[in-house]
Amino acid sequence: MTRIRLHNTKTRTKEDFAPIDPANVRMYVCGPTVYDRAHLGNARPVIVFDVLFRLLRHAYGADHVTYVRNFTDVDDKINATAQARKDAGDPRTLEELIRERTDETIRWYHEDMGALGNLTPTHEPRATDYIGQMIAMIAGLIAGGHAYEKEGHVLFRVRSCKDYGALSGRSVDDMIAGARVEVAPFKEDPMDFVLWKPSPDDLPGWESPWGRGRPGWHIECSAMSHELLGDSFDIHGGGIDLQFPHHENEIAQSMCAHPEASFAKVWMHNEMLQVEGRKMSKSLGNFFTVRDLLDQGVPGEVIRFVFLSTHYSKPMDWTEEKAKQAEATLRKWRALVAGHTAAEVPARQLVDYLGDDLNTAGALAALHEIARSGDAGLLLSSAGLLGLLTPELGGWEAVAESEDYSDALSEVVSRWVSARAARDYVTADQIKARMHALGYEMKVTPDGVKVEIGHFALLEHLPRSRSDSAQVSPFEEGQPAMAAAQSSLVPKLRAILEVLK
RNA sequence: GGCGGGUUGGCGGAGAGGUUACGCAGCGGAUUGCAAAUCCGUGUAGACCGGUUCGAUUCCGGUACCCGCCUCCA
Repeated sequence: MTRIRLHNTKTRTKEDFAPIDPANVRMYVCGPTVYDRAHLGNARPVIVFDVLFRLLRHAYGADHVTYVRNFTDVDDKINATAQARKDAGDPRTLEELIRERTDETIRWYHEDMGALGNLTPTHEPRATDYIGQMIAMIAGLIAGGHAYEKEGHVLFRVRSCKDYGALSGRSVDDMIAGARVEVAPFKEDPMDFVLWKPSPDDLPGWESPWGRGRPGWHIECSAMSHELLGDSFDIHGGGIDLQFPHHENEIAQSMCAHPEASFAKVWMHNEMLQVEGRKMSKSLGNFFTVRDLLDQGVPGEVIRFVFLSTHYSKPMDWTEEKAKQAEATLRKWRALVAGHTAAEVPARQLVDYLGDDLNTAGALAALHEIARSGDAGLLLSSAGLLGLLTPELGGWEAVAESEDYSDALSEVVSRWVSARAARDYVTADQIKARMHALGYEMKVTPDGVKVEIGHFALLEHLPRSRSDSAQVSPFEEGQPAMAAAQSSLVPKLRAILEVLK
């Protein structure tokens, strides 16, 4: 049996993981609000919990793990986008436009997360499909004295939950002292939070015992996890920024609604993402989406590798340097496993690393050692547990070769070959150095001369926009960005030939 | 103000109270016209100050600095 230990935010200790029901291990992870493309930070919990999902499937069997990740499709920003389309003259109803916006965002999310090698969860519930369950849960909370109705709002009575604040290590009194809470006249206590609020006629709303309205943010996860996973389940995950108030409120709602149950046993939180040492934000100008990166030609597998190289409980810094190293490593590994089939099982050492609170950095070190030993089959089966070296994520590692695209390149190469043949090493080395400066590597192999240029080197030659960000398009053979980068290299190659004359 | 995370060799990044993390880069060697690739070898680093200990980078306390959350932003 695979031993799994996980750090539980609730107890602040690393605990042996023992599922409530080994025949059905259950995990809930907070998913995205579907108003726009997922940014790079959104990918972190997805990758972290995808690895946990894979590990649990390995340990308990693929058919014995249920993974739920929700889509929040009730949100002001979604409404705003839909309203903007309506204002622009779209004749459809607001409801239709909202549905269109959330549908397209979900489709993008699936594309982008799939490109990073993530499995699709067992269930991906949308909040709007569970309004009935939310209303029922809210009604139960009112009946139990844990919530109250005021001016069309239903509020959760924080004081009715004696453990409120236990997850995040806060007390209600301390938080009120901090006085950063919204003061609303209809609240009994400043910390009370909204379960249901009225909705104006021109915005989405649902009929309820408290009038037409919509649910508060937190109740959806309580209602959907209960519906799909039951009163008590094994793991609840999400970003550390959700620890308070979202998860604290989820616990309060669920525990008060189902006091006989234990809700989530283990709480796991991933730390946040940074970019080049700084918080990713629009104001700093370092904000980008997963799609931006993919379109610039950074392979999804490279992105995944970089994420896995830092333990989930630490802030992860995305840097271009890391991406380059990851690309080089993966290129090497992919060359090693090409044509081999995976071994039956992953390496024990790698499973042990993952079982130790998802030590993915340690797991990558194990892969390095397996690679050095030359055991391609074991490397494949082991990397597969991390979602790496899979067929779906492959293909990017193919390198462009001379005859593929440019006469100028072929000419430079033939000059190099003839200089070498003539033992004119001064000229040969000069050509090589100039080519190297452009990002090309020329190599003598048993099969003849090979010319290679990596994605990042090619990226350097992309036409730049005014913001100095690379223009986007997939970096594949025959794709516009590839062609643009290559054609911008041609004059530079001609310049080399010019010098040689 | 409250709560939480971090600080490891040139860079990235783990584990372990005392024995090589690992990767990249660097250096030395093999091979190569030179390279590339590959292979072999090579690095007493642990923010600062105390304490516990035979021994701490690893445990405890404090200081400094960085970061996150407390505002439906993962």
